[in-house]
Amino acid sequence: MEEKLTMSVVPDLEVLFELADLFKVFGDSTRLRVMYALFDGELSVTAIADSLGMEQSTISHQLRVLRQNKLVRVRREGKQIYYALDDEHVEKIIQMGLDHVLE
Amino acid sequence: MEEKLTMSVVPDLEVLFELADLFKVFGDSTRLRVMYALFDGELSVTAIADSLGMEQSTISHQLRVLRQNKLVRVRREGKQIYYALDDEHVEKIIQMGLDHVLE
DNA sequence: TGAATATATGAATATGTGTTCATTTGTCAA
DNA sequence: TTGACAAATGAACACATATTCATATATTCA
Repeated sequence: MEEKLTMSVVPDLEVLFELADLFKVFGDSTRLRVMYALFDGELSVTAIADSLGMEQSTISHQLRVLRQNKLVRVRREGKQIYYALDDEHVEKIIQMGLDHVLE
Repeated sequence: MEEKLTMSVVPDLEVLFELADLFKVFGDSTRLRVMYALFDGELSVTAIADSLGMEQSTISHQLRVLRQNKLVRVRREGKQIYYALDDEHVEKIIQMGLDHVLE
């Protein structure tokens, strides 16, 4: 019942802005592809770029967005930097969206 | 277990574009506010605009986006047009996002 | 130290998008 | 039919953003 309560109460405008910002992160196909790539485990930047057939710079820019929104975590190993999903909600949010799209 | 399967399979690029488009809809605070306003039931365009303190035109433009993405349904009654949420997933998607934002 | 590799970053550009203003369309009642 | 009200629409503008290119930073190894 607690959950119902948090739903019906309209959050502060500030929280709504944060919420919109979060969904903006999911609202880009490149970032979605990156997140999907990370479903199976951590990957280096080059590995992600290669698997998507996109430029390293493009991926790096988008990884920064994911980082800033605390959706991925980073780990350095030698020259490479490995990214991994860092939020239990990511898959759930994407799945909810898919449920709608595939209705 | 079926659900796990749909998660791990990367959707077609086309589906990913649709998915990104869906999240774009949630990525705007005005549209989020409109959806929140409709949590309690259907409202006319003017009622929504008044409750948010925004212009009728602005709300009308955003309602069109929600309509195009099949997130609201429409019903005419005299001069007024009533909008209501038309998807079971809307509240779930927003709740998942909130869980992350409020962590 | 210097070369090679991996990643990040900044500037520039093109494209997308939210709001406003003015206008149109649709409905009802006199 | 005319006037009043509700909603939708289109053009214009300002602003945000994704990608590319060039370059900087960081790390390893010879």
